Amino acid sequence: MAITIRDVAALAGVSPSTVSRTCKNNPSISEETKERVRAAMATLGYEPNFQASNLASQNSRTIGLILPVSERFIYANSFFLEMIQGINSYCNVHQYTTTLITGQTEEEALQVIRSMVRTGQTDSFILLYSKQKDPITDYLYNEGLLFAMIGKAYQFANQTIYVDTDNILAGQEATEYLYQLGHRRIGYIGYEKTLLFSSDRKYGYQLAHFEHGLPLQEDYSIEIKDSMKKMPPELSDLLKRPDRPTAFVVTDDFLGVALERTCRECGLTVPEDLSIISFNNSLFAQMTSPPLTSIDINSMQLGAEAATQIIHHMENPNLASTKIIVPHEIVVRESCRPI
Amino acid sequence: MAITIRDVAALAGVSPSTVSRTCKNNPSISEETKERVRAAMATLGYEPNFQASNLASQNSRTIGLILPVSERFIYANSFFLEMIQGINSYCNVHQYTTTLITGQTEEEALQVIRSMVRTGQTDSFILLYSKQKDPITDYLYNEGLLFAMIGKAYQFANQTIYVDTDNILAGQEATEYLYQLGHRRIGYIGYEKTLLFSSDRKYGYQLAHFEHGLPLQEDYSIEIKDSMKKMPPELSDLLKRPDRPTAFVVTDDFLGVALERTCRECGLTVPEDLSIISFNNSLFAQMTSPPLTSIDINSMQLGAEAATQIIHHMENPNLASTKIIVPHEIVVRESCRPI
DNA sequence: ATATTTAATGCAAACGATTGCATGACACAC
DNA sequence: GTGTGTCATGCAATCGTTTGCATTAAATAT
Repeated sequence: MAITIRDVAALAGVSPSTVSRTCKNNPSISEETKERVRAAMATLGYEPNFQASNLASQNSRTIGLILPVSERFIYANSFFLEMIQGINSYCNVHQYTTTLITGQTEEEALQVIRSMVRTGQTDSFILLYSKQKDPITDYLYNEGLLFAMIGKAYQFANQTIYVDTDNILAGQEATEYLYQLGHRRIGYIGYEKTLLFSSDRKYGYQLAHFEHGLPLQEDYSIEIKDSMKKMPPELSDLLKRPDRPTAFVVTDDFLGVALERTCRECGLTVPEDLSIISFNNSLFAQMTSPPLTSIDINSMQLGAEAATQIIHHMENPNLASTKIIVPHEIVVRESCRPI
Repeated sequence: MAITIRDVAALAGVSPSTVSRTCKNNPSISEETKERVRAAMATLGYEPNFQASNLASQNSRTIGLILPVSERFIYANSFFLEMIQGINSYCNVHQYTTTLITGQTEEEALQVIRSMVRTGQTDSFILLYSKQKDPITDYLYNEGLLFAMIGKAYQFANQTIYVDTDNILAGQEATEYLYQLGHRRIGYIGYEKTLLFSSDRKYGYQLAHFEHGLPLQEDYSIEIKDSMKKMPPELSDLLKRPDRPTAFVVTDDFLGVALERTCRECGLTVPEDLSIISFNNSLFAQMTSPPLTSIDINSMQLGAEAATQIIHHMENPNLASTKIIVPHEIVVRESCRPI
């Protein structure tokens, strides 16, 4: 059996409560006894039992990380693992753990979450995505659970802790970058508008147009639905028109790669015939040919900030809900060219 | 405060121990009282407290999932998330949870693991990779901890639970596929040999050569080191030779995509000038152009089997260590062509 | 009718921490 | 010397289960 608080207490010649208080660095223990206790802990290699400690103090020190259900978003993007890295690196230091919540369906995920809450396994969550009309998000709201969202809150923004990229700005900057290269016919490819990161990027794209007095052609925008297995025919049609866009802002690298491929099928070369700028700066962006100019959203930092916030809120209840914006930066590669 | 076992006991008119035994379906409780207790549990919506239950029964019902530290393997391959999905889907049903262990360095990861073991947070692990000379693996062995490995055990194979693809066979079949298409000069691209999945696939590639009496040209094999950011110059040199391979077996899609790109840079087209077959059947394989013929290794099932084994062993100690082989299958796309 | 077995349940002590309250020692003031 | 206050520590209850053992009631054997 492992070393318990009693063993330490016995060795240090104090009571278990003193040991416990020493761990918590309680000021009512004198510095000298603390030293004695710490020495005892060190020689025995004591670490407090996680379960017992949590039971007694009625918390869980465990954060549930909720992954989106949709296949595309989980698997397409390495940034989930990057965010998790960021989250874990902060949690590791602060003695919190994370537990991953996934499911094949929203129902399954929701059931797991419910059970975790009921059994006291987890009392806070990080939602690794943001999506409108999401039953999981609704559940977290309705139960008044503590959670942080990575992405933009679409309701109760004031009561929600969230960590996000300034996607509107990012979309605007991406478009501006193309504009500065001389492009005037710029298209946009994104996901359905319930995915706020995508609709925000599109909004930024539109803002850039307004700013420069460029006309917005509705048929330059392509929306990819979750169910689509490949690029829709409208895209090929668009690429074959004489007044086709000379550049595209694309909402993630995954779609960027897909666009490159569609170009090839339509006989267009990137970047000679078409410039592409995308988001996330994942390995996709580096590996494809030509490699994509992409906006890096600092996924690890997004994760780390979310963890920071959630832990901060756990340890200081009644704190106001914070909103954090993590900076992004453009990583120039070979998919864009002056017109 | 949540509903406790006492509340249920009170409502059902029995003692807490009876409720506990009912949950465990202990045969010494009569069927009728069980029914009564179950009814009480249902009306109150009772679920046993995770921490208390674990504390009393001295286990953790938590499996630590250890990700490799190397960036390339984590981020390059969607199959980690797929394996995790598979693991979780089994755990969800069996009331186990998983906790993700990552670190920027092996030291960090190891420290987290150590602490989890000491604090009783976790008592079993799934190693999501297999690698020679890995300090984490060594630690698990030396401490005699219960763990399952996804990938091939490189030592103490008899005492290790592992779940793997038959990579030798897969490598052989991939090579055979190219052979049947008429290719005779076949190259191989893989990782350093400490990564057993890669060296096994290479071994299979060699076996296929022996089988057909084909000569093995050592310089047809390229080894990609973890530190390499891009394909090495030897590869371009090889591709420019008149006696260059007409086909390649490539150890994962990530390298497959990289090879496609190198080809393009060398003025070769796939599959006209060069056929490629790779492994993992990740999104990379589908998205690149041309899409890659790839061997699907059923990542989700690998994960699910690992979870099954580990839980089985937790609930039945002293079970012999099992070795599970998950089948693979070739997914034909457009990167191979008869010579 | 009594003794003995069997089945079903409850009691109470763990599990290993945390924490409100009591206690004791000591210092200082009067 | 007594009273009051402060500081440091310990006692013991608690968190919500699990589980060995005792207990009771019923069933069977003699």
